[in-house]
Amino acid sequence: MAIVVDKEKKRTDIACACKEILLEYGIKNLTISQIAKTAGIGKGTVYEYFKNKEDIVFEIITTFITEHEKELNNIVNLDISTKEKFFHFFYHMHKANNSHQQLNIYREFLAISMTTGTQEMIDFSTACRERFTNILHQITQEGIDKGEIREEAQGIVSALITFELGLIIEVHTAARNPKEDIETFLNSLFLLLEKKEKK
Amino acid sequence: MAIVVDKEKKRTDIACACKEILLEYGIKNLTISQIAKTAGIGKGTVYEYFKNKEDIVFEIITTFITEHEKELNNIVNLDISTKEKFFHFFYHMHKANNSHQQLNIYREFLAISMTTGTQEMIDFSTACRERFTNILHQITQEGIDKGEIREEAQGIVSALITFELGLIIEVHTAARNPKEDIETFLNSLFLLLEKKEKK
Amino acid sequence: MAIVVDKEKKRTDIACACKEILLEYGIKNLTISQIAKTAGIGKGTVYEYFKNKEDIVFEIITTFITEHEKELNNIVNLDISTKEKFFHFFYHMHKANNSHQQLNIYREFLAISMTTGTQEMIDFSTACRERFTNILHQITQEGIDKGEIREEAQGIVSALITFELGLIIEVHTAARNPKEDIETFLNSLFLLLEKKEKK
Amino acid sequence: MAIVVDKEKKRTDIACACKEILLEYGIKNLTISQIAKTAGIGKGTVYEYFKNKEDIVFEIITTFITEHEKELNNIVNLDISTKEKFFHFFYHMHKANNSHQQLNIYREFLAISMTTGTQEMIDFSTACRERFTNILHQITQEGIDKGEIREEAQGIVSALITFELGLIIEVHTAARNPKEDIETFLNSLFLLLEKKEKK
DNA sequence: TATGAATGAGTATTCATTCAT
DNA sequence: CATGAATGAATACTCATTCAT
Repeated sequence: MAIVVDKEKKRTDIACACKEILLEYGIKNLTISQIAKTAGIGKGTVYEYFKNKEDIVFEIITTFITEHEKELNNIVNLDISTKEKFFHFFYHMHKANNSHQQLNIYREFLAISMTTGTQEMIDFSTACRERFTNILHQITQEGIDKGEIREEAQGIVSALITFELGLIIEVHTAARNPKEDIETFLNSLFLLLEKKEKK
Repeated sequence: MAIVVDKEKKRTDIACACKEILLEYGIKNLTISQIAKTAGIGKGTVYEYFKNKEDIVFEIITTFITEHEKELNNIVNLDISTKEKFFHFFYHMHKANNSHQQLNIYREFLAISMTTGTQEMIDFSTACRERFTNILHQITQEGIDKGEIREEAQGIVSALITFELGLIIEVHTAARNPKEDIETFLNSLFLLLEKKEKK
Repeated sequence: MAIVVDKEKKRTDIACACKEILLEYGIKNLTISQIAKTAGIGKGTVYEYFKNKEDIVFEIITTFITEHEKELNNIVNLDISTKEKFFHFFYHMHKANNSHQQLNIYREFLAISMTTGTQEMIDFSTACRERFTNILHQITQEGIDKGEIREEAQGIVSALITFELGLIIEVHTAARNPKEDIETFLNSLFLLLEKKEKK
Repeated sequence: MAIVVDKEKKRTDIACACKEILLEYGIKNLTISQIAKTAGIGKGTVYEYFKNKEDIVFEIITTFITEHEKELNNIVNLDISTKEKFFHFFYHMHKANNSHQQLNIYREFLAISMTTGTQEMIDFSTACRERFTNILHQITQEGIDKGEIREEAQGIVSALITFELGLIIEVHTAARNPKEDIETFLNSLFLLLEKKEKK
């Protein structure tokens, strides 16, 4: 009988094997030849598991984002104030670990989406955005329920996600300091959001 | 010195002549050949007045942004409420006139900045950002002075500019509706910002 | 021996199953994967019954040509004049039914033969040519025997087959109208061939 | 001032320089790199003078055909019988000199026209066909005028061109012997065409 | 007998920039 | 001052065929 291969597993295997070279070379400078060689397979085999180069990059970026999402989800349940959760939420992407490289890839992905982006890429981004927004909605709702922040906060959650994206861009294009910007913004925002305990 | 002035004028002339084809073709699809032909000069001559293709695109985008800035500046002096000024400020870029095409070019410019951006592009973006931020600061300060909004507003102005940039991206990459997002955001924000009259 | 028969039957079964997709996709755009899927077997299995892709296409084209040959043979026994038989003979391939699609495949087959043709393809074409020539010889001989056309006609039969092939090409490469060309040619030819009844 | 180049001359120069490698490698196996190297120019330069690879091949094939046409035109004025002119006309293409290689290229060109041919190729073939047909029409008309052949000959001239094309194909695809086929055909044909001197 | 996973060669084309005139 | 001819690097993807099971 024929060899049985778990297609889904092999997809993941190939993608995992190529995580590092993607981070090293970036989307545009990563070639199919490199991918094949790194994964220890033939070029043709790559196309047995991925529709095209974009498809591979998607798969890898998805793992990055999924990982990031998981970590953001952990914030929800931390035993800290809502304000601190917000700080964690926005700081997280700009931590000084390897997520820095991942951010570069994501930025490149965005740049491609902005110019030659396909519907598929838009759907992908839309879905990601929604998941992140949901997490922030949770954190916010909890803060409201606990009486830490005002109800109006929910109305600006979506804009905060937009702000986060803008910051990812401006860190690169306008030399912004992300931690500083986040701090200034959140501090001012929480002056408005926090319920003044009447005295 | 006359020669210097002439040189500067010719730069402007060439840039002006190419505004429309830039809007039509976009940065990447606009070739030096087209530029030279449109400006009625030789390809080599282009390089007498501009360092490279990027340099020409800069010159043109600068006129767009300068124009946009002027219009934003007009908002400052309008006889409307601060809240309305904010709405004008953010709506302006998403109006359905030709600024739509200009926005596409700007988006493309951003995408380039995000990947292969030079220090020059960063300086350019940083300067632009500052000018826009200043306008919003003015509007905000006036609102504060008039007692319409709370003082804390100044602390979020920079973040609002970041939000605006993020929105420009997300309109394309996550199919956001800019007017809707702006409205939701500003309405909620002003609930927080507006001074509650007497109590 | 039973196995051999089965093998031959399966060849035919596979070929038959793929007739339509060959007509739909053409030789070059038809893949072994499609063939295997259409025939309901594995890719490797295809090679149990056929030497290579070419071999399958042969098998299918053979059925087309056999069918065409049968229909041409019917012309021989029709109760019409020799001239009319000639018209039928040459018109037949250019009728507006599905033989049009078959002609496209045959044209593609010719194009392959013309460039990367193997000895096998040459033998195949030679044999086909001979069979068609024979039919035309029959029609011609009968015409001679009946006193309708001159004896010299036999000497040009082979050239007529060559003409027919040339026409198949030119319909595509020089935008010829086959019916028109056939009519002009045959009418003139029969002016030369037909025996003038004594006066 | 800028270098002035006779674009048309350079086109011809490049084409001429590549005649031999085209004959050697064939259309499909000839690469732009080879063309550039052979012509002693850069790959990019090739595209300054030719739209694409097809365009170069056209240019070269055109010289072959033009040359062939010239030689056919010489036949018209030879002091030989009409029948002999016909023999020369059809033999010419199958002479044992380098025209054999040229015929291979033409055959490959036809094969391409038959499958992935563009309108441009069709126009090209149509024009060539017309020119050859005209020559044969001249020869024929002269024969008629001289009383050597019957008037009906004009009606089959176009078909003779088609026959010639068919023969070019069959020489390769059905192992025909061109001289033999031409001889058999023309001898029989002239039995029909030649005016019987009244007795 | 049947399968299907793995393979890998091979090529046209664009365009910003330079520099000889 | 102006020109425009010349350049050349760089990369995705297909599919017939094989052979281990």
